[in-house]
Amino acid sequence: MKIGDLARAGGVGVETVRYYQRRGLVAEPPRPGGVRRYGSEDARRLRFIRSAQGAGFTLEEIGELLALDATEDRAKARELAHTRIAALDAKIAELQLAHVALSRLASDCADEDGGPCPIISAFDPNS
Amino acid sequence: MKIGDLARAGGVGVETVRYYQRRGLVAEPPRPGGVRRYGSEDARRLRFIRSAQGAGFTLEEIGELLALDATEDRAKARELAHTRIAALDAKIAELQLAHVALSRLASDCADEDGGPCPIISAFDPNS
DNA sequence: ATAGGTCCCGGACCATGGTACGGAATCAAG
DNA sequence: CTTGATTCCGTACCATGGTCCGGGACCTAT
Repeated sequence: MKIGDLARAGGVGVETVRYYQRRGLVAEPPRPGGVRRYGSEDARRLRFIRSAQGAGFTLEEIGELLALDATEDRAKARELAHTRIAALDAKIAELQLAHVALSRLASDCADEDGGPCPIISAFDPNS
Repeated sequence: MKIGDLARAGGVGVETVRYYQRRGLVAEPPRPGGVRRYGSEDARRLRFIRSAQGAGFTLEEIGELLALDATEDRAKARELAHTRIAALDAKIAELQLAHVALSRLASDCADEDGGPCPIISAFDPNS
């Protein structure tokens, strides 16, 4: 696989792969003849990066995670996982609140009569 | 209220208030004697901005929402709400997946024996 | 053998959402 | 009435996560 193929396989752009390489998130692959050649492990790694980003990890944290993946430091791995699970729970709760607020907005704002929708109030916990 | 009081009331920094003002998210208040004077409506507005950010709205979208709050365009308001509710549902689902992945990582990585934790695999849907 | 598509590289640029800086004016308390 | 906090302003800077640019090299099919 060349860089373009890898990018497609990982669902990112070529420039992004190069960027990750600069950041050290993807190992420099062998370059027979000057051109980088990747294996399917690399595509898996890219997909992991995308998932982890979705989980709210920053690229820096993802770097740690990837480094950790090769070590035996189970305690550290669990710690990162637990920390992020807590953050995830908090974020999910926040989004659910927002969901409630928006649902309320949508229903308070049925197309019946005129007048402005109470957008700000819809988010106001004191109301 | 002066700007510093407002910032405290809204849970942001003074510079942030000024920034929002430049962005047009907060109206320019009267300035008797050259100093901005705010009312409690402004604090409410700041809190709204924070909530809406938590809901995943960008500052630009929040600007639209605030503009909308004063108009009678109920259809548009509902549309924005529904669009964001869908995005919220998608994001919540994503975070829940991540939660599962991380929980799995934490449990696969109990402190029993040595060896690296399967961090990348924990996120891999094919495994 | 020539054109198109990829690849290489470093460095510049972008959007978002702020945060900091510096110097002047003003205000509130001791 | 001085001292310290706060305000004013514009502009510059920051972090994150990319994205694009230009110019040269290379590969492959027509």
